[in-house]
Amino acid sequence: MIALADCNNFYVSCERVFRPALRNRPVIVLSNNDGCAVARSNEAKALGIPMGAPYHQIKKCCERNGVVVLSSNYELYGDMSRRVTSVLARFAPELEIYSIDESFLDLSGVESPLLLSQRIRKTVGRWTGIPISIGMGKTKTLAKLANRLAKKKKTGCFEVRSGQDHVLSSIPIEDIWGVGRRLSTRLQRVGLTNALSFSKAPSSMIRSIGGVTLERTQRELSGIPCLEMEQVPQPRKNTCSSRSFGRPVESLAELEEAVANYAVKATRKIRSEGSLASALQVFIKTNRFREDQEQYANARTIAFDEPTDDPIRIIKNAKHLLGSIFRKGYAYKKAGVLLIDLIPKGAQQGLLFEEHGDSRRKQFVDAFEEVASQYGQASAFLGAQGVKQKWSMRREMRTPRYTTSWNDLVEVS
DNA sequence: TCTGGGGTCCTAGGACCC
DNA sequence: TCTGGGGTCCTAGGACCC
Repeated sequence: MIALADCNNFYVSCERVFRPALRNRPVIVLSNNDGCAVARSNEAKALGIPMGAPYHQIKKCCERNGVVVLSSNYELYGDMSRRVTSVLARFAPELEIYSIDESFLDLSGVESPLLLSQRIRKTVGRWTGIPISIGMGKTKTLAKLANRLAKKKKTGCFEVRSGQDHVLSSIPIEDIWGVGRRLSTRLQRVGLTNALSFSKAPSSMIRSIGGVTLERTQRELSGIPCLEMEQVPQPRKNTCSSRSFGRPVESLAELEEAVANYAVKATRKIRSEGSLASALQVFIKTNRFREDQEQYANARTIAFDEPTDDPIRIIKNAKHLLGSIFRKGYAYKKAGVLLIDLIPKGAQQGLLFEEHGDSRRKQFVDAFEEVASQYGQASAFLGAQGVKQKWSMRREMRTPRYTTSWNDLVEVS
């Protein structure tokens, strides 16, 4: 038996823990750059605000209905996520953290999963303040499906058992985990409109529409496990740091600054995981929504002769790549840096003829990174990262970092 | 004016090899 | 008229996820 524990309206729920006045009110949390609504309270959903709605399109509606609008505060959400997970792990040591707000729990051998899940839910709520729902089934895909139904139950828990055809037939095809917009259209065209008809369809047909991936989803719906629990997180293969700009950027100098910052950020990510990057990609693009402007997007990749985590080297190469794809006369909206084919430090192959990088440079870089990690990003940065950063993103309605910043601690008087 | 960011896996097709 | 067969590797693009 597999259970999926999913936090309800996670980002909104995190904000509500520290501002109880937000309870029972419509609240939304915006994506980076205050771009789209990425989390909505039930009250906001009831107003018809769709997931991912661009804020500028729903602003009026929010004002009319007194919706509380917040910028995203990922430090807070990340920390709350760790708290929730640590409570879950007490009940089910075999746990896979699937995303910031979801974990799969292995409940095989548990006598009464439904009772246990209700206890888990109560404890998480009491200890962290975050409401969760728990769905259970024989496979991950069924647990996921059960979770949708759990959200509608008062108890917040639901188990789907084999042979419950009426349950499957109540799930629209597009709500199945692994069936997105494209596939659901194609499946509907051949008359498969809900989870039941999908699961009963000939597998050859499913395979021709969506390949082996979709066939696996189909088997999972019939209770045949195809997706294993991954308790040990697999090391990342790539990492990306990118942002849309707060305003259009035209000059190469400003793009260079931004790219240098993304390069440093991406490098810190892989250093913290003990990885080295084999290759580097830089991309830039104009605003695809502006039909009145000429569009340009490009990306270029370079392979390192030796895998590296040296920010100076990565910045230098990133700037070079940027220079080779930059075209004058465009208003750029977004840029990013990818570190590709990450390998664990120590597993890399040395160069045949060259000496390893010089040790003074390595000492400098290590010291630099140490200072930045101890005293904050602002305490040590490279000239290339710029000082003013006029291109940086908007985040005008961010709440305090209650649990991760001493300055933002809640005061009780 | 304003439209997120960070991932994964699979497949088809081309380059290249013997 | 007539131009092999069987592999691997890499990349770009498409699909999905939260």
